[in-house]
Amino acid sequence: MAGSGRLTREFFARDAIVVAPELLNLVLVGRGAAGRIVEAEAYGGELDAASHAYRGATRRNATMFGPPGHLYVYFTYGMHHCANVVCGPEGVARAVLIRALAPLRGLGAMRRRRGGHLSDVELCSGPAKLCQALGIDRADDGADLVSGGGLALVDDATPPPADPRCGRRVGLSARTGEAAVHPWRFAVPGDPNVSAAGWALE
DNA sequence: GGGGGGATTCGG
DNA sequence: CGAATCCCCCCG
Repeated sequence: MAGSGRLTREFFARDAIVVAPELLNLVLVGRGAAGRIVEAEAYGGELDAASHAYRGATRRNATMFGPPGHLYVYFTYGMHHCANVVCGPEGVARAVLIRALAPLRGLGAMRRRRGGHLSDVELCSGPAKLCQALGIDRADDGADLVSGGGLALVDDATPPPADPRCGRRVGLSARTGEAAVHPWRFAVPGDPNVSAAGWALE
């Protein structure tokens, strides 16, 4: 294994489809809490009808076109935030959506931000849930995960699974056409924070 | 300047 | 299964 600590900018500068399975088991730290990434999806920019960057740069997706290793946060359905790790070289819009975390530390803070009396698995088992649990919103769009202060992505020497679960991405509308069939969703096999549904490859 | 849709979640 | 409920994008 390659030691522990912060990751390099070069780690994120590769294509999202390469980085996505390697994000599994890395730890997202911040806001008095931490969670291990157990589910992630790659998005392929202008080549991918399901990507926010499919039709080029806009104010909303600008962070995806910036340098790798930053966080692209977007607001959706009028009430939810989702967080992506920007990949690829600067100017190339690639990203990996973080879909689930295994809570590691600060479960009290997570539970307070999520509200209600939730089980551990209910805290971060979804892309909008984990943002709420860590207090991530649009103000965090562009945050630097490599050298920033508030949020960081670190390697705690837990390697990614040798046999990650792979399947279709979640929640894509029929309009995205064949982009929906790509097996660009990855997860840690057997982790209870990963939803069981939607893994069909055909 | 207006309307439709969205990488979701939760409750009925 | 529909509501919640905002931002962005496209079209006129």
